[in-house]
This record gives sequence, structure tokens and C-alpha cells, in this order.
Amino acid sequence: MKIATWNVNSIRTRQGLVCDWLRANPVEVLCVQETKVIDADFPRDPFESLGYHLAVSGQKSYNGVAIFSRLPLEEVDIGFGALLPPEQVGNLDEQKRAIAATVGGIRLINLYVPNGGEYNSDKYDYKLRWLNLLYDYLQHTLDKYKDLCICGDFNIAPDDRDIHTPPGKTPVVGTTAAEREALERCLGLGLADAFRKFNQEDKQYSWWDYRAGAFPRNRGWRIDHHYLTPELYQRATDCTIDREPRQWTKPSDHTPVIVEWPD
DNA sequence: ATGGCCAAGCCTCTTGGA
Repeated sequence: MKIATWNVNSIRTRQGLVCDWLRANPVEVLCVQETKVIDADFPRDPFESLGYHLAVSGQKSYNGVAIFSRLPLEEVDIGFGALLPPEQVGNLDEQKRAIAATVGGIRLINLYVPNGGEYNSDKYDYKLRWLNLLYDYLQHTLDKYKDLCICGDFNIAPDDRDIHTPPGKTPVVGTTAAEREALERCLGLGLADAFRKFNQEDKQYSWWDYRAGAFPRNRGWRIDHHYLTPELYQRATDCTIDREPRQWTKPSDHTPVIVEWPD
């Protein structure tokens, strides 16, 4: 059983590459982010032809998440409002950033965490509010489900070894204490970073800027993660970053990360 | 030392990404 996460930066632009990758890497589940398309225009056929069931939640131009699964997707939930009351959600479901489903007994949550813009900007505040609401959402999820896999683009490098140049005294969004603490608080509910079970090295990135030759110079960030509840974490046998599709023509700026369990 | 790119929209510039 393999579950992959990949910020594709437009599913319409990237559909050929994603299909190529799935043919070479027939994972059971692929969670994608930044689909950038409304549900009616989502290119379902190429992925259904490869044998995947789809659950999608998108919007025009920005954001958007989807789950592809070889097994049928059960109990699909869109947004935080599926579990939390509207007065608590406020405007945090307007951007399509969260989709959940049950696949083969695992509760899967696919997230596109807000980027955060500039430090202390409105977008930065939105990101922190969103992460606080994620905590409540995860708490409610854990009331209902034991085996949880949360994956996606977190837009947070959890540790200084997860970024090519650790920040100096100027705060760098994606590495600030407030963001890391908000993430840590969520993980305190009983979730652990699958990748760090197997790999303690630095320079293990999942995103590289398109500019400045960042990829060939390996100046990247590790911001795409899988977080697992204890039993899933114990049973996991590997978690790897596949750098190959980042080298293809017209790539996404992110590359897939795959967690694996014995069949 | 700095900055160097890409996607979508109604589109020849702006917004967003991280």
C-alpha cells in the first residue's frame, strides 16, 4: 500500500506528467494539491482510465485539492465545515484546501495549507487561523477514526534542516516559530512525520523554486509531508521523495512524496 | 552580491506561489 502526495501546480497543465508518473508508480492513492480548476472542468478521464476513483474540491485559478484512489473512496468530506459548525469555520472554507475520505480503512486527509504571504500580513494571519482550525478539525476526526494519514503541502519546513538556507534574524514565512508551533500543536494530538522515521538527513527537499537554478543547485524546502497516527506510523516500511518528475519538461515546482506499508 | 520562474485570467499586466 502506497500513499503519495504531490502539489501539481495546475492539474490541467500537469495532467500528462501526472499520468506518466502514475503509470510508472501505480500507487494506491495519490493526493494532489493546487489543482487550480473548478470541479466541472477537472480532467477526470485520464485518471479514471488508469483505474482511479476521484474525489475533487477545487475553485477557479487558485488552490484546489483532489484524491485519486484505486479502491473506492468512502465518506468523502469537503472542507472543515464537514465536521465543524459554520460559526467556527468562518471564512476558512472559502479557499478549497481540505478534502478527506476513507480508503481501505484509513482515514485520509489531503491538505493544501495556505502559503502565508509576507510575515505578519493578512495572509500570514489567515495561515495561522487556518492551522488553529485544523487542530479542531483533527481533534474531531480523531474522535471518529483511529488510523489517520494526513498529507499534503503544508507550506511549513518543520525544522531548519528542511530548508537549504536556515533563516537568520529576519523571519521567513514557512519557518517562523508561530507556524511551527501551530503545526506541532496539531501533531501533539498523536501524529508523527513519516519521512523522519526513515531519514534523518538534511537537504531532503520536496519543493524547489522555479527561479535561480534552485533544483540543480538543490536549494529547496521540505514542505510536503505525511503525518500518521501511531499504529500506521509503526507499520510504515518506507517514505521517500521521488525527485525524478521535478527534472521533467514543464514540471511542477513540487515533487511526489510516497509513504509505504506492507500489502 | 543579486536575481534569475511559472500558471491563470480575459489577458500584453496582475495576482499568487513559498
